[in-house]
Amino acid sequence: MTRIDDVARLAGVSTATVSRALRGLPTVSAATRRRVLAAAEQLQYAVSPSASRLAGGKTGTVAIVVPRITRWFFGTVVEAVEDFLHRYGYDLLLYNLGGREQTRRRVLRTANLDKRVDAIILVATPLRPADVAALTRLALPGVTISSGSGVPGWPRVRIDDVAAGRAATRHLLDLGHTRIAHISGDPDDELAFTTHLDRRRGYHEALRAAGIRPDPSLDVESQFTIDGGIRATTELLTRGEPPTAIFAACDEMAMGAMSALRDAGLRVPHDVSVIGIDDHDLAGVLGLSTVAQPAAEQGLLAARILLDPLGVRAADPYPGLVPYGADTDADEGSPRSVILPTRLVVRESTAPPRAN
Amino acid sequence: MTRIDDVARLAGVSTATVSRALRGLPTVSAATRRRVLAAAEQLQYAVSPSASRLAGGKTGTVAIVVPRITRWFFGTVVEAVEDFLHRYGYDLLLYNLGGREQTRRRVLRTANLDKRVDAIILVATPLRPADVAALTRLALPGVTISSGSGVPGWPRVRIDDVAAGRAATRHLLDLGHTRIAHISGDPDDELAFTTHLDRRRGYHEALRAAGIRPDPSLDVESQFTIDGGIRATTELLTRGEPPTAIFAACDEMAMGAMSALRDAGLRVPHDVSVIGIDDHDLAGVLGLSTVAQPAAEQGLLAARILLDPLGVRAADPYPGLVPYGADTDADEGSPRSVILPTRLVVRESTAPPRAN
DNA sequence: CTGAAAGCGCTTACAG
DNA sequence: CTGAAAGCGCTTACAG
Repeated sequence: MTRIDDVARLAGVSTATVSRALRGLPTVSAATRRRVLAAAEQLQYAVSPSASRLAGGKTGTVAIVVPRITRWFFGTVVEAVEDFLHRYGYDLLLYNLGGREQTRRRVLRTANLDKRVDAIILVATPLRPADVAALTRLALPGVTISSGSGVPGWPRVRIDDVAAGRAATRHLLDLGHTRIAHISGDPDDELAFTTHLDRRRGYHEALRAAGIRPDPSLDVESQFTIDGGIRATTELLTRGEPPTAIFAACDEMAMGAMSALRDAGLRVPHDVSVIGIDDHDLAGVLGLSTVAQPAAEQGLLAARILLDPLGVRAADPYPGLVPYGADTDADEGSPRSVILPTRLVVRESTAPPRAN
Repeated sequence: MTRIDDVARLAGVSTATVSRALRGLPTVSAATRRRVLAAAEQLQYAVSPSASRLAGGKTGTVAIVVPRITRWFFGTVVEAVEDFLHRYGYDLLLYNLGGREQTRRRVLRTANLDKRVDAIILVATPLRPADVAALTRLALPGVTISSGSGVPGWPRVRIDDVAAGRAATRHLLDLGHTRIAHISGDPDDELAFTTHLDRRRGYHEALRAAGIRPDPSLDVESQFTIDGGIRATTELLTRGEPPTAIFAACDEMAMGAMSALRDAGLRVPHDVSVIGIDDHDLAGVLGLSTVAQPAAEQGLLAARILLDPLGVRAADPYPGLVPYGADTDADEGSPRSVILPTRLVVRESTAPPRAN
């Protein structure tokens, strides 16, 4: 294994100079830099991250924690973050909670992240007070994406879930529906986090604004997954007269609902309209109406916000990559928290209720 | 920041003993171990990975390289690998190529991985000779999943893509179809790798075995994505009389095909049958017939195979997690290469051709 | 602009 | 079973 002193010897300089030249520090003459780079190239030299980190006090690594990488939203966020961070030379450590409380605790609470990363991105991760305390104790920069309770001092990137729930419900109301069901996360579902509470609130608000009292029998709790949508819808259909429309808290649940409705012999949207939230990759294929949220943009924005306290040089070498017009969420008291806009996308799964 | 000598002082032992006790080495008395653990607990001590790695010569980190984490197969593989490796205390460094040749080269060829990880998992990553040479030079253990060209000495985990293509095509033939189209990856599509070549070969073999000469006008190249499926199918429909069935090289393409057919006013399976390969999460919802491949199992198996050369203690503390009965691919000359079985799953998207 | 030297926080022979 | 000491391969003041 070639080390820094091999390069130093070949280039005829000290290891300190090699270190400086290789990292592009300005205090190296052009001629010296050239010689060092040539020597490093010739020897196929790669700096040892461990040694560099120990000496330099930085890990060059960011941790990202997601509930389930296989869900559309989280996969899309991770992809965007990975792309951005690698451009700036950061490594991405992936933690996939997989709905296991034990894993969540191990990742957040133990000394796991300590000394291992320079910063943390938490995506829709439930945080108990003890977790927040542990994260605060780490004293690292961090960002949360679509997380309910934040970490003091950490910016937050998210959408307005209440508004999204309202928009979805209002779309159904505008079509003339009055028996509108809602399927969403249950309290035990770690993946749902608090997102489902906000979306449900939007549902209730929209109904009440239309003079409709929410009917508990039309409100079913389940998991934020395809299967969760299937189960919730099946349950809904056993409760008596079916609703004329279903608002699912995420597209995956909406897809499950479409599947369950079809299996029950009901047509979408002829018998029942369905709308979700997300704008999943496959929403178009399924003709699913939805309230679109910008997933990749949330990841990109979070990554960019994170790089700032890490003292990353270039301000934004990829202008245009990050969406403009993001509102600063001043209420939070956090630096540069951001709420990104959502957008109603009407496809074939919603229509006026059948006249009967 | 508390360091190892803080713990040593509090426990009244040397740092060497703290190091041994914390890592569970057997050469520490029970009483001493207890005192060390208590001291570490009390001080909230976390070992510095950088220092530990530099001194110990191991990074405790595995790199996984995937074309696109957002595609079903890759997301599922990463989730399984992450779970398995974290159980054994390894960190997972994620590299998402995103179809960028430049990124692929940066990750594989430069000194990127050198000294940074203990082992590498390559998922469906195209390897040019220079890449193979670079990987070989690293002299690290590795595994490839569903990759065409392997790395000498690295085990391979995959399915038999030719057989999968054959099975899908034969299913359509068995239903009575003779005008069977195929949509698959094109040579420029990094994501498709060589997988599409094998699946196409299976298609050709099955046709020929049935006495049908492959019709080039029914064979369309596109991307391994939903959009790719849409484009390929649209192209197919412009070429004259539509086929009575389409075999798509992956479920995402098949879903795109279903969407394009619907947009063209054709019904599935009444007018055109569609089958894919994968058994995507949403295949059930869409009623898509497919040749199922075990994605999580390929990830798990690859992770387990990888841990062996890393000298991980426990053989398999999670028996049953990894599928048995995997055939050893002796031809390869690689240690413990494995081919996992696929399975035809018939749903509603395939039916006999319409009588006309 | 460059170098000598200390130091980052561990682990590992080696000795006992 | 335990400790003293060297060493892992860099980076960073400090001095010039």
